[in-house]
Amino acid sequence: MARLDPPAPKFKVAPTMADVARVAGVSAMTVSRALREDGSVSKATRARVLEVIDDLGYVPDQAAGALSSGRSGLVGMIAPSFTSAMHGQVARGLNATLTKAGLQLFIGFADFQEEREEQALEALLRRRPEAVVLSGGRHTAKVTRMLANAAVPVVEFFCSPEAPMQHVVAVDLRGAGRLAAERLAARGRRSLVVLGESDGFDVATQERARGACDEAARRGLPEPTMICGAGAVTPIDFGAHVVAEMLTRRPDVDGVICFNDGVAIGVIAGLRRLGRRVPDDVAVIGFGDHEVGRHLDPALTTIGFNAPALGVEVGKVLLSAFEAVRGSEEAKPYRLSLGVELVGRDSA
Amino acid sequence: MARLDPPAPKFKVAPTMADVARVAGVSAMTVSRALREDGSVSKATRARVLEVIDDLGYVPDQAAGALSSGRSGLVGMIAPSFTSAMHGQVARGLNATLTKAGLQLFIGFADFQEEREEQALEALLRRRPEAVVLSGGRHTAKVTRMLANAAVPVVEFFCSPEAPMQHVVAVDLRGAGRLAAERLAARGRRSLVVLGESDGFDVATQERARGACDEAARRGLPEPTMICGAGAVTPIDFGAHVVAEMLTRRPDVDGVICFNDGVAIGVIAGLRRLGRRVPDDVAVIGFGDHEVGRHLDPALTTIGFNAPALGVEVGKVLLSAFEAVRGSEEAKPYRLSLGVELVGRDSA
DNA sequence: CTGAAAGCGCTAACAA
DNA sequence: TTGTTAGCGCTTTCAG
Repeated sequence: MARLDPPAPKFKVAPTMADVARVAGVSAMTVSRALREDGSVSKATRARVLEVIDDLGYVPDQAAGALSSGRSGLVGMIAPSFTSAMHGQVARGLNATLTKAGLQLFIGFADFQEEREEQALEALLRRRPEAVVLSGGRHTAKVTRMLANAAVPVVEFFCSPEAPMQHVVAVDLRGAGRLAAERLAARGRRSLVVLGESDGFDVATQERARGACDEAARRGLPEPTMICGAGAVTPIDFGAHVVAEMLTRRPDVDGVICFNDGVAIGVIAGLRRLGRRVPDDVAVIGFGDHEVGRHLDPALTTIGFNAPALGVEVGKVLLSAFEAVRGSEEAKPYRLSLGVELVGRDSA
Repeated sequence: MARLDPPAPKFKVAPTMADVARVAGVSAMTVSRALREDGSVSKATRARVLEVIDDLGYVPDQAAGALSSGRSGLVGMIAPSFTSAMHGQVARGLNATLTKAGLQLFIGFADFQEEREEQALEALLRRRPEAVVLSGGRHTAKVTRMLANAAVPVVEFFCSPEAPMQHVVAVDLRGAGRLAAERLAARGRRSLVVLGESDGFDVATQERARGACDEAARRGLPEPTMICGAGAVTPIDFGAHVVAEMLTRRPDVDGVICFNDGVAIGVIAGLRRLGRRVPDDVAVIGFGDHEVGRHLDPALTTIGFNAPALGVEVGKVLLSAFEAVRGSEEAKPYRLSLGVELVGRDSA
């Protein structure tokens, strides 16, 4: 006689697709199909299934679905911090695009440290994202290797990568440096400083410094000084504290090109404390066109670019990369550099 | 004769645990154990397995692990936006705590809309988070129901919930309102306005308004006016644009208590444009103690609280809730209200 | 349009 | 200390 061990009545366990199927009097497969709104299920059946789903409060388990289908529905993004306004904007644009395609953005945070970037990436990769998005610039060999092994579309954004992995949606940071120097020169400034923030990830600063140097050279100005600080807590904090060093290394400084608007805010505050007037004694230019800049006194001159649009663009690149894979075409590396514009206000 | 269909040589497919096992000459289970550093595997075996893992570039598939173990390793958080400084801070503190426990934070964004909050939550729940963290305050019935069905620990933070679901780590917003009103009263202000931002989620403003009203009443001041605006793009933007309405509804206003520092920045800029001096004509108080406030001119008076500590606290609540579940104790609802402090600067 | 069988990659539970 | 078996909840594939 067959043993009949009725399964222990599990308490408060989420209903599964099989539960829905049983109650609706169909097979699990039909439930699965009903959820996908293909039209491969009769209207009546589908309606009944959806009703049961609602009754039971059934929520599909996407981990199981992912395991079975090989599609996690996830796109991984590595961001340097939780509080970067720019990355927030980019993520917003990207998320909007992905959501339409039924994909979710899964963000890992690198805390501006290479080691943490590796950890965050590995954690991400364990979730089998269908694509990975991260800042361009410099990456460790391990990061590059992990990404290559993952065999998914990769988009590097913002900084131009030294060695692009696949797709790139950059911002014309060299142009930004040029524009900034141009503005300062036009205002009669001759002794320029370019302020970076960290030194590890700081391809962004180097690009801008190069642009600024080009422009300075073109105009016969002395070579701008680049100052990078590692390990500052926040951009504002860095800006506030780097002022002293800046005045030591370049006592005659009359124009500062900052890593971002946060640094610029800190610098302006620091200069004010030391009795220097902005822009009369020292002109300051930010980067990122954060909305707060418009409301400061003096209002911040900055270099802007469309961060949400960058995110949307990254999303589009991914979607077309998926298309390419599906059609098994060669996915051509996509290269784009987004333009920047000077937002001229009072600080420079 | 048995058919021998050798499996098609899959190209560029991520190695599985079975692959690692085969190469290392052990069973999959041993690989699984080696990965957990329990010590339930001999040193030699473990070393060999780890070496193979490294060689092959093996990354475990956590979706499969989750399916099997019933533990997703995920904690879901609903944030209102990608760019809220406060939520970023909280997430940072929370993430730090969770990471130590081997859990990952998975953030969904609600865009300050109830409908989007429901969608974000459902998307989160499909990933079977082991706990959910979200702002307190008002939630739709659907959100409450989904969370109840999910049968996982839930922590509401920041706002005090109207009807707490489980655990609460709130901030003393009523006290914040009181402190702000007190400061303004001490500076001789009598005609106060409390500025909210949205009206849907705006339990936060109401709490602060109540605190401000209490304090005003206690001092015999006229009742403060509460103004909420829905659908503003950003806090700064809201602040800048609400000034006109504020001056219409309360022409004699001489003290403003703002929803957050962003609103305060906008208000100050808006007032300045209209020729009102801050703080001489109108004093302005923010909330959140964003670091930029210290560097503004006038420096911003604000109400601060320790946002990262809030996140850490939420993390601790979760970890002890997990403990309780494991020991199958009754997890007692945890209730905490974090204190706030006045950061007195020049704007009020 | 619907269903049955098989299996995704991993881990719990038990056995050796 | 290690291996075997079974199965997590879903989707693919094939059959009807």
